Amino acid sequence: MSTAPSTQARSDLATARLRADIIDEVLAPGAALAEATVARRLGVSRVPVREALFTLEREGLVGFTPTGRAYVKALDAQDFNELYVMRLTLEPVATRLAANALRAQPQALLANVAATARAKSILEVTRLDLEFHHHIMVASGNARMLKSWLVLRWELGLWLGRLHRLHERRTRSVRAETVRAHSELIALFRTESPAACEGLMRRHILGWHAWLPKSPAGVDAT
Amino acid sequence: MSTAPSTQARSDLATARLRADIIDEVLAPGAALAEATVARRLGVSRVPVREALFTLEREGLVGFTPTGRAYVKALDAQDFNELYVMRLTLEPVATRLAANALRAQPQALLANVAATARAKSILEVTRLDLEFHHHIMVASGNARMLKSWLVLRWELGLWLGRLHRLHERRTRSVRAETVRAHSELIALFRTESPAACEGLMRRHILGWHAWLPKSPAGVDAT
DNA sequence: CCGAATAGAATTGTATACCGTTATCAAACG
DNA sequence: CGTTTGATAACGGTATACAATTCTATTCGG
Repeated sequence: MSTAPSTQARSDLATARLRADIIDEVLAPGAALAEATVARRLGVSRVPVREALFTLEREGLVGFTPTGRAYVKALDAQDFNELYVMRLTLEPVATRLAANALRAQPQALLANVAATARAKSILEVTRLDLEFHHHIMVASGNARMLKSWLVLRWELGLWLGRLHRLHERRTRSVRAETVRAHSELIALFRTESPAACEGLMRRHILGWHAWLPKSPAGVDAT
Repeated sequence: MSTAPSTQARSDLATARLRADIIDEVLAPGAALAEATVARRLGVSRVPVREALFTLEREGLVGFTPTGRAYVKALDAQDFNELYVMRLTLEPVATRLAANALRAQPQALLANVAATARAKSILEVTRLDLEFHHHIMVASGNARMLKSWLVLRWELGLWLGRLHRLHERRTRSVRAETVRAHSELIALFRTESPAACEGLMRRHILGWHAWLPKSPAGVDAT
């Protein structure tokens, strides 16, 4: 446990490093990801790299050409739109399912909001924001819903990172709004019905419309 | 192209064969899936088998122990419940998104219903039923929604196969009800608003409640 | 000068080999 | 008789090797 036996996870290492490089846009959108090249860069063999590429494809960060060449997927406004349709579809339902559990055990959410209030950078606000929503998906108790969320999570992180970087100057107001909205949700968990929580989550997600490149089609209230 | 190009797909072959064996319950739930054993059985090396196991895990048909041992996942009533919560979450929205496209191009759906009306076995009805819903997810135009659906599809196939096998005797009535409900949806696509289509799909899915092992929690109308 | 054919390089798919870990079973011990 | 322990077999993770395909750039013909 001390010197990292290095067993049990060259594959996860490759996945994590590649994912980080894509999200931070160290690897440009569209860049080719030849297995051998990536393997050399990470100091592992092609096998863990292959596994990482498959995982990242499932997460939407990597694409494959019809002939099996991997590349960094380029995300445009249309992709962002799709992501938000999925958020609006999944998260309100998950919130309803999670409401009772979160009323009983709100500690994780409270700690998250406290940390958000102390966040120093907009990057950290983004990370904690996604973590907050992640907690709710976990608390929904539906393993398949959680799986669907995990597929969206990193793409969303990439996009939110981009958008928020455009608003570095407004760290204080973005942070304040995030804390306010999340606190409001927690308060509602403690006092209201699951259906009300579902509605508030829907409005919370819709509340970020202003940040969208353009207002997405198919994202109207039901 | 005569002597079996054999290229481009030992991996897909392994995935398809394993998936079929699991859905048909040739491989019993809980059975261990040691890579070497499966590889010998399919006449390929461990590499394509590994890939297949990962794919099937994503599809929910295979599970992994914390130490990396693969096994055929056993699905119980709780899993079926989760699947239906996901269907009720995703499909109505997808139906709304697909409504306009399907009004313009209903041919695939019409052909499917015609085929269903001619179906000889309840197994075939099940297959065509899933195909019908698959068409709608494709027509939604949301690649991420389609991806989520694909994750559910085979698990759902396994479950519906099980349930319907219990009702072999009622092939005619099951088929008639399927044809009726799907025809109703198609008719609504042609004449009504996307929101109405969304509502009808929700009721259509809820309509199968009677088949459930037990009425699921969290599946109430919103 | 531009497009098609072609040879060579790069890349993927698959197989095999090796090592460390994990599981299994039986014997020893309480 | 039940529990622990230790040897051994089985297995997964990774590396390397090879075969088949795809890409690329250069040359040849129009």
